[in-house]
Amino acid sequence: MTKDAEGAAPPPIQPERFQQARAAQAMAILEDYAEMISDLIEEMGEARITDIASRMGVTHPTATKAVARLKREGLAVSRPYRGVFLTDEGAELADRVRARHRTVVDLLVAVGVPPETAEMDAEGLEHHVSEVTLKAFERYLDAAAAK
Amino acid sequence: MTKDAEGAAPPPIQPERFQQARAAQAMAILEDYAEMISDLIEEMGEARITDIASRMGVTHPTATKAVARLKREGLAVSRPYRGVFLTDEGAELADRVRARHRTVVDLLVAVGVPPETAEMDAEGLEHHVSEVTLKAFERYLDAAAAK
DNA sequence: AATATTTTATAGCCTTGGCTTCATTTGTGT
DNA sequence: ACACAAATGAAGCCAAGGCTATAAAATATT
Repeated sequence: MTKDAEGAAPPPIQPERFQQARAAQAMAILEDYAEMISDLIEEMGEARITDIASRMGVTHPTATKAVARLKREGLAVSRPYRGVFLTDEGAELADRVRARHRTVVDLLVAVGVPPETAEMDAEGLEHHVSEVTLKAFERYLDAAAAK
Repeated sequence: MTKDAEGAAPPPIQPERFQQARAAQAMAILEDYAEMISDLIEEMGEARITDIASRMGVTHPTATKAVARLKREGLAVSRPYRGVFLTDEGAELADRVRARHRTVVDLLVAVGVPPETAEMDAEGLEHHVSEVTLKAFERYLDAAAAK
């Protein structure tokens, strides 16, 4: 029964959206750690596992594992019992991520989100902001600034 | 050397941001599946595992596992070889998620993101939009509409 | 009614990103 | 120089969220 109600094959609503979101998520941790390492080197001259872990809110073994993945992906280098450093590629990623983060926070604030909340939300948000969207944000901020 | 450059303990930049982002991520899948099940029931009268899987862009065993988790969390119910249904709590979650999704897409479009891109990005974005930010988005959209 | 197809379930594997626990190395302070 | 504290590393556990392959049940077709 209800042959008519169902019949139609599920309207192929694009699963690409979800696959894309999952891909973005896979990059997120790399991005966060790269940026964090970059910050630490800037602020304190080196990035130690302990500091990375404490700032990321994880235990050191977890930070060590993440760094191992960064190394595997060619984004960082380190020698046992020494600090962690970024490769050129890693540094570039960190810069891009930092810039994007700022833009996202600025946009949130521009549309009326309290700065503290903007900082919090941006942390998760930013990884899903595509190039196209980022450019749109920049244009919006420029226009708002010019006004 | 460079005792002065380092010395200071890592300025306790709040790790809560990351912990919060991780928590949001843990909810994301539940939210996506709940909404998808709700959509399917609305459109076709029932939510079958095969359709859920195809729309989410995963294999059926993966969808089955996700549904198992939904059931475990009290958001859905189902009997073997029968469709999946949402509990009251699950339906409520789905409604909230759907509304938030729309608001996020609308806001993105309002600041100049192309609609298609807005749809894509919203899929990952939405899970990290806090209540406070959502309210800000709504206010912004209201103001823009009134103008 | 018997058979074929489709759908669902189950088992088992992999990777990721958390964790704890224990061993080792480094670096500090006396 | 030695002893102790702190940092790093290594091993192993867990849950989540993917997957493939196989089995069983439900549905459709002849």
